[in-house]
Amino acid sequence: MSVDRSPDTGSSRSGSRTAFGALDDLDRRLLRELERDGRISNKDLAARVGVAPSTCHTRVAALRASGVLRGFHAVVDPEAVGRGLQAIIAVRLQAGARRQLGAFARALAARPEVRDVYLLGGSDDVLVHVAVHDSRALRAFVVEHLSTRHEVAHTQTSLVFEHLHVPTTAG
Amino acid sequence: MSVDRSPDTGSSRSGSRTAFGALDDLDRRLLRELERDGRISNKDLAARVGVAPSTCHTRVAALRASGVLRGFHAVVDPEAVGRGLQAIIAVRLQAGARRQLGAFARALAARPEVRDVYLLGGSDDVLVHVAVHDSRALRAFVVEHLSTRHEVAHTQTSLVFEHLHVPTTAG
DNA sequence: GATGAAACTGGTACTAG
DNA sequence: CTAGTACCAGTTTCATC
Repeated sequence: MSVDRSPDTGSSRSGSRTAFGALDDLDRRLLRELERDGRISNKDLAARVGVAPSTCHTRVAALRASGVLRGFHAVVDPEAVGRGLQAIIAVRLQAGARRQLGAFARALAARPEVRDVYLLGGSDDVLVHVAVHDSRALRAFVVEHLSTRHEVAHTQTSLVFEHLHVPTTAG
Repeated sequence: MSVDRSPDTGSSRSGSRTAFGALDDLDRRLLRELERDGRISNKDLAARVGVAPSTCHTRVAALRASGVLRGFHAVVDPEAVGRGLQAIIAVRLQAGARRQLGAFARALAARPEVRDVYLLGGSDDVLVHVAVHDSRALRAFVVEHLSTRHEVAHTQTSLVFEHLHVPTTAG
């Protein structure tokens, strides 16, 4: 009895698994529902996709174990926790500092103000999405962690008026 | 008995609610744990923050009702659902088209490829974060929904090599 | 692999402090 | 508001197809 989801290429199966390790229709529907509502009960989820609760449970456990389902997170109103001001900071690194890009990005991601770090190919190297209390905190963040660091060649800060996040990828 | 969380300014309370509608320490700890693990059971959550399950349940329900807790979502590996290529597209609108910015952003967010839409103040008006199957799909998206639209003055597409998302705001 | 029943565990509502 | 209790619903396991 293997813990991992074994890539059952040859077994008889009602679904339509297309490739090695790929997902079938049922998996995709489960993921879509869980992206929409991460706290849906196993019973309701099973009813939505039209399988037995036990089947649903097995599938979700397999998706979790295989790493397709990375986790479940609550979404909190930033304003309510004192982070009503959001900004995107485009960062260009010194040419020689690009080798440390990964460490630089991870250090940023560890900061409580940081919500997203995008490592880019293009004119800018990094995009940092932050949520802070006010403009004073924003300035403090940029100065302390970006513009005064020797790896950083240039920064450009843009205020975020609105952020629309779409939690569904398995469309 | 009011359904909404009534702003109990004067009542005796062991916690330290600071302002009208603000959150106390317990609320913040609950939010932090739920951001970390959105599927933690009420029992375990109560044990983590050190209150009775019934208390924990009441608090979380209140946070939900008040809109502080916006929702719960599963996070899916983009690669597994055939969206292994990510990009950020910076969009500048025509000067006269900025009045339709909201509608433009919502239309983008409705697309299955789109994960985030940031409305910015600065040289660019919108930042679109997309996850697509391959470079062909990326080009198709940019052409169909951005560069050929009359509201759009300019676009600049950058590939995302890595995206670090930090699901915790209530630090 | 999917299913249905059976044991178990946790969620929800009520009551008291 | 917090905590304890009792009831009920959902989860999880297992034998079966």
